[in-house]
Amino acid sequence: MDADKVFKALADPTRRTLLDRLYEKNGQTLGQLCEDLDMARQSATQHLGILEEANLVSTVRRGREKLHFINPVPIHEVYERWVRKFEHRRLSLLHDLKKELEGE
Amino acid sequence: MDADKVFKALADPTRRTLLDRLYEKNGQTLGQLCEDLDMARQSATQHLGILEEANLVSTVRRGREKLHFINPVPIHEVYERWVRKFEHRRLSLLHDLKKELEGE
DNA sequence: ATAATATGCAGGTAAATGCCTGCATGTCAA
DNA sequence: TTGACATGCAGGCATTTACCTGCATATTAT
Repeated sequence: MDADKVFKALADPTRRTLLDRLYEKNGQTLGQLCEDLDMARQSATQHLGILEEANLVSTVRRGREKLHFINPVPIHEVYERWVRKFEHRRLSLLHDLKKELEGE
Repeated sequence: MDADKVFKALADPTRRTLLDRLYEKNGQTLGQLCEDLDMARQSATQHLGILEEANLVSTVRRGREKLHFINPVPIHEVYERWVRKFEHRRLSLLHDLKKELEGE
């Protein structure tokens, strides 16, 4: 997993919207995903390219259409490496913080 | 939570390193965190500023030193909003993908 | 075959990012 | 009080990002 690519891909509201839309309906075409996006198709294409580069989305060509599918693997890996670890010590980290903010 | 700020903050290797270091030893000063970072102190300060803006790190001034503490809340919120959702449908999403890659 | 449809590719621009240097301020210790 | 130490602030520069327009290619339907 390339954490840089994954986090960078997630660090844009348009791309998160695209993921949410695919979550609602997996396998949409580029055209479908562009609707109501309020930007040129070419811009959305670039966003989808970044999601693909990060492996968050995989595509399949069907005729003249390009279908987009969520790949849940990188998000799972982010969870394993970056989230679970902090969740595990979450309460003790909160305790550190609270104690210090109260002034020692 | 400002998902944009949180993901952007996480989308840089230096900042992830800083978080890892704080995870190892919470409450370090700016000076301690800069050691072995291979960049000017001012650059590291900017990175820490971004982590603070995203609320991933909180700071307390003690004399001439500035102590840094991990704030686990935003990561927890990212988990709730962006990870758990996809984890929940993880296997069915993987199934969609596999089926399509195999060609229908 | 031809027109309509779906996507790809090339380049251009304004703004954001990540790094730097130089200097200012504030705090502690001798 | 004075020098050393820890951090803050301002500006400059190269690269990346996110958007655009214009044109090219490939597929389907008539």
